[in-house]
Amino acid sequence: MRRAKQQLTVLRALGAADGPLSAKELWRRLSGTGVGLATVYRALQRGVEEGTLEAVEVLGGGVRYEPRDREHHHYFLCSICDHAFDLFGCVEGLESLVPDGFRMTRHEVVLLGTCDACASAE
Amino acid sequence: MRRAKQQLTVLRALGAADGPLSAKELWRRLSGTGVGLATVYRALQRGVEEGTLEAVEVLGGGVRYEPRDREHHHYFLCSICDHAFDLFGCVEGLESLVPDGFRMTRHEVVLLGTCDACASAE
DNA sequence: CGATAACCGAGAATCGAGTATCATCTCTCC
DNA sequence: GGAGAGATGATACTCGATTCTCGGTTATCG
Repeated sequence: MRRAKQQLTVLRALGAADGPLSAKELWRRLSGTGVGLATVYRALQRGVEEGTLEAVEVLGGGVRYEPRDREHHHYFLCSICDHAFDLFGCVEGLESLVPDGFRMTRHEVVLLGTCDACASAE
Repeated sequence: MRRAKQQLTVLRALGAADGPLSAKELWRRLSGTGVGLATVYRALQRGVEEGTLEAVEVLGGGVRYEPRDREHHHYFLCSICDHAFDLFGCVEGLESLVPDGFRMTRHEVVLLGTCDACASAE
């Protein structure tokens, strides 16, 4: 029943976040719980294998993870705290950018700037 | 006069590309010229310092470089050959995605799919 | 309780990208 | 031609991210 207790802690923390988190970022949020970094990686890896998590790449280097059950969205990356926030909504007119002969299957939009907290902390 | 001959070779190859190239990608294109990977990195680093090159991050991991003199554009990343192509043109309506209190200073759009060459090679 | 399997945390090992070093080379200038 | 500065390629090295390993712990089930 209570197998993988620590892994559940990890997944719960990820589910509560307002955007995708990197392994390190997630681990930092769990400091105090005694969860090891290896366990964070294990939980993420398993989540991806089981299909409940998705590994996403936002700019800013590195892979971040988030629950797979969210609808189509994009990200806002704060250049100060380096946190990625989910943005719901999308844009139009992407097809017109695709050159002849190319086949677009997916798109990513990333807005960069300063998040609320960092902007008011300045 | 002919100082940095190899570095010029590197920069010329980069200028002739149809999109930003990573150091490795650029180096591969120069195989046969005897240019070493270190020289490629040196040329890129110097180009960035001098302001003629720009280091850009597209998805697909890693930094790519391209001449700074190109106007605002985005990229198409082929998931087969992993090459990034420049796309000219942009999109509207990004401001509406920005949450209250956030300040957007920049945006990136990446289209993903299959490029012309890879699509017809299938 | 007792055996077994899954988990755990810590630290070692690995991997790739990028950088530093070093022994030549090659211009430039005299 | 000769000296010195800058350039070059190979390679060793560094650094951060991720995975592996191991000894010890914990849950499950009979």
